[in-house]
Amino acid sequence: MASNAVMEETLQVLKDHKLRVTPQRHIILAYLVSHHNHPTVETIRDGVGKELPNVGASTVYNTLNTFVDHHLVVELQNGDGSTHYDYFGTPHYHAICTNCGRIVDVTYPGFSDTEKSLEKKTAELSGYMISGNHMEVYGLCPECQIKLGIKNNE
Amino acid sequence: MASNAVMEETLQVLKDHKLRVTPQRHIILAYLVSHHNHPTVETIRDGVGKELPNVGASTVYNTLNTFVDHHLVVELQNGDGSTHYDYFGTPHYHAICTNCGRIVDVTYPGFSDTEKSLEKKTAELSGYMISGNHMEVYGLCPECQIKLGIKNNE
DNA sequence: TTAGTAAGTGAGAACCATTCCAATGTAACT
DNA sequence: AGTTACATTGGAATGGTTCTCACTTACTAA
Repeated sequence: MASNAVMEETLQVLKDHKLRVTPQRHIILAYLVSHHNHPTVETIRDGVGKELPNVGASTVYNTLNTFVDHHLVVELQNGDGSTHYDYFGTPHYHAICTNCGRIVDVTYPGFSDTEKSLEKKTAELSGYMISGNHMEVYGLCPECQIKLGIKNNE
Repeated sequence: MASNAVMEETLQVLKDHKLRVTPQRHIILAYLVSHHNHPTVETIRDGVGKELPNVGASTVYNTLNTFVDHHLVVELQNGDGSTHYDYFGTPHYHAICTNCGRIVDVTYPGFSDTEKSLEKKTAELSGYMISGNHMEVYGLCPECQIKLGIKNNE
């Protein structure tokens, strides 16, 4: 269950984006803010099961699509067939394991400059009016490196 | 129909990757090499209809998944529900229109440095053994800017 | 050159994540 | 409180992708 602080914050976020505040939206957003496990729709339904026992799958999909449209949340694919979601409070990108699908958040000082410079270059070269980006890096997570008996040759 | 030069090149690419050379693989790869329209499976089946009139959908999917595994091809989502494919002969990334789904290839001198630096940072921070990345930039393509009557405020 | 064999192909069925639909419920504004 | 536009539900429909399996074929080793 999300803390009161999170509930207050998410309430404000919904209002700031002029989104109608329903219990479903509020609770789902709070779940995303307080969990960084890159959940699927199924994971989210399980996670909010206590507060929203009868939430419809369509509602969760609708809600997430709304959040994505408002850039509150980003969609991620890790190859397991379903979409994963991530609250995007602070700029970061994702490292995705090509073996087990594990997704981890990554950021570093200066990342936001890299991003901005990529967007600027893209605008110049393509004529697009840029609204956002996605960066992902693929590889084997530390656990899978061990599991597969791969030794890092450095 | 792909040129002889393309057919020779793709034959070599398949052999280099130790992939069994079937007509289906050869023709589909040649199609991807000579078309930069980021096709879907459906588009590809139409495109190779003359050479492979009875190619099965499964075959096209299998072939593309094999190419993806071998990093010959990358997968792209533009929000229309189906996967788009792109031959990845030279390093580049994609700008995707959030309105019409149009995908364009983008690159610039120094892009490969940006990529390498992102991968290096990621390896350090996450412990992943990096094998690749995806970068995408979103925005409105020039046509949609006009269509939607948006003026660039610069 | 010719088996032998591991791998690829094709048609259709199956799968399943996501969207659609129509009825019901409810948040927000007057 | 009344109104209205929007959100929620659950079930059905959709459709992209994978699975199955019988058949065919590309490679390899003699």
